[in-house]
Amino acid sequence: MFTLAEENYLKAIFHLENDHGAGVSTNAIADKMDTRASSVTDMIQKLADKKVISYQKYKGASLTKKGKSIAVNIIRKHRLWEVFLVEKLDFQWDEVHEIAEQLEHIKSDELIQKLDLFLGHPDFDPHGDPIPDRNGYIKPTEKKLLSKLKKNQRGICVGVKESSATFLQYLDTRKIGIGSSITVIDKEEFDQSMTILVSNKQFFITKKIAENLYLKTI
Amino acid sequence: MFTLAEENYLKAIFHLENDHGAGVSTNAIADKMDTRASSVTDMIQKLADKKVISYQKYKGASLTKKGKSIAVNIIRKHRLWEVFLVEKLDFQWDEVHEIAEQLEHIKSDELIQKLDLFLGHPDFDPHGDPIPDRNGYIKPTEKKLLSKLKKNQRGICVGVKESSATFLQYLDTRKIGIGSSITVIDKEEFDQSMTILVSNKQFFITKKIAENLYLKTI
DNA sequence: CTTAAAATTTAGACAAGACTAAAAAATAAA
DNA sequence: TTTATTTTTTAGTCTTGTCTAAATTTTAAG
Repeated sequence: MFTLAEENYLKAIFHLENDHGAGVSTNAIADKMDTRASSVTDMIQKLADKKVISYQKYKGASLTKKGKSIAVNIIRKHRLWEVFLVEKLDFQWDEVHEIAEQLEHIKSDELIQKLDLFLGHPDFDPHGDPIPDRNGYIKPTEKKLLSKLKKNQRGICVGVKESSATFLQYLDTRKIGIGSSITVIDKEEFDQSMTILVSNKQFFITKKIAENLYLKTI
Repeated sequence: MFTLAEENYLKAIFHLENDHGAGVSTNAIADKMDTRASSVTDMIQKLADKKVISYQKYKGASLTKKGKSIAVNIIRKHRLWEVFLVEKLDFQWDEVHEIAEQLEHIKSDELIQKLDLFLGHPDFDPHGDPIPDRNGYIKPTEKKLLSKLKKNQRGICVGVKESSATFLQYLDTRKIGIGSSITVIDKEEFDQSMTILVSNKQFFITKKIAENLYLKTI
C-alpha cells in the first residue's frame, strides 16, 4: 500500500516523464511538488526500494511498469471525480482541481468502478484530458497546441494543458472552452503572440496562453 | 485546520460522549481508536491546546462547543457520502462504512453543500442515522432499542446501532432492514433473547442483536 | 485506612516526511 | 583541462503520531 505522499510523487513523476521524456531530475520533481531537492532524494530512495521507480544516483528517476500503473490509476480517479463534480454536482471547471486532488487518494477499486459506471464511462475530464480505462490504457488523441498553429489555421479546442483556476477563469472571460472553434487571425513572429477569432470575437493572446490550449485541427 | 488523526479523535470522543455521557476516559478512547492509552494522552493534550476539548489530567475529556461542531460536521459528511454510495452508486448498506470513513475527511464546504443538494437533503443515512444539518443540528428522533420492547409490542425498524458489515449481513439474511415491521412474539427473561416476527417469518435473536436494532414503536 | 489493582501519564524511542546546511558529483565555462 | 557553477546527495534536525516501559494517580478491596 502507498502513502499519500508516495502517491503524489508517483503522479508527479508520471507527468514529468510524459512531458519531458524519461529520466526525471531531482530538481524537476522538487519543483513540481513544491518541496526541496533533499526531500525528493529521500523519497526517491523509498520509491526505488518499493520497486515503483528505477533510479541511480545523479541519474534521475523513471517509473517502472508497476509505478506507472499506480500513477495512471490515480490519474484515472482524479479525472473521474472531476467529471462527477462538474456533471453531477454542478461545479465550474476551474473549481474542481483542488477537490479532486483529495478525492483521487480514496482507496476502493469497487468505488471507482461504480463511479465510472454512474458517470457513463466518460472518455475525457472537464479540461479535455483523457480518462485512462480500468487497465490503465489511455486512448492517444491527436491534439495540437494552439502555439503550433500558423496564421489562418483553425481548430476546435479539445483541452487545456494547465488547469489552474486563474487560467481557466481567464478563458471563461473570453468565452473559450472545450468545443470552441478558434482561428488564428494573425501571429507575431517576434514574441509568438497571436490574434485569434473565437465565436465572432477577436482576441489578442500571448505565447503563454497559446502554449496551454490544445486544439484538434480541422 | 485539523489533521486526519485529530479529526478521528474528535469523532470518537463525540460518539463516546453521546453514548456514555460527558467526560470520556483515556482508555475508552484508546479502545475505540484501536490505539494505546499513552498515544491518547498525547493527542488529548494537543486537542486541549487547540481548545476543541476540555481536559484535566486523570479526569477525562469533553468536547468544547468548537470541538463538537467539528465532530458533527465530520459525521454529517460521513453520512451524506453513505447516502451517495447507496443511492447513487448502488452499494449495499454493509459496504459503505469503510469508504465513507475516508470520504468524510475531504475538505470543501462547497462540496458538501452541493452533495447535500444533489442527494435531495436526505434526513437519514442508509443505517437510519440522522444527518446533521448545515448548522450541526441533529433532529431528535424517538427511537427505541428492540431490546427495550416487551412481549407483543411491535415497531418499525428505523436504524441500527452497530453498522459493521457482519451485523448488517446478518440482518440481510433475515430480510431485516430499515422499514421492516418487527413484532416481539416472545421474550426470555433469563437471557433477554427474543422470538420476533418479521414479514411473516419468526426468528430467534439474542440480546446482542436486540440491543443493536432501533425501532419506532407503533 | 492501608494496600492492591486499575487507569493514566511521563519518559524515551521510532518511522514518515519534511527542512537546512554542507559535501560531493556532474556539467558548463574559461 | 582546470575552474566555476549547478545539481544532487548526505548529515543532522524537526514535527506528527505512534509505541513500550516505567512512574504516578485514582479507585477498589480488605
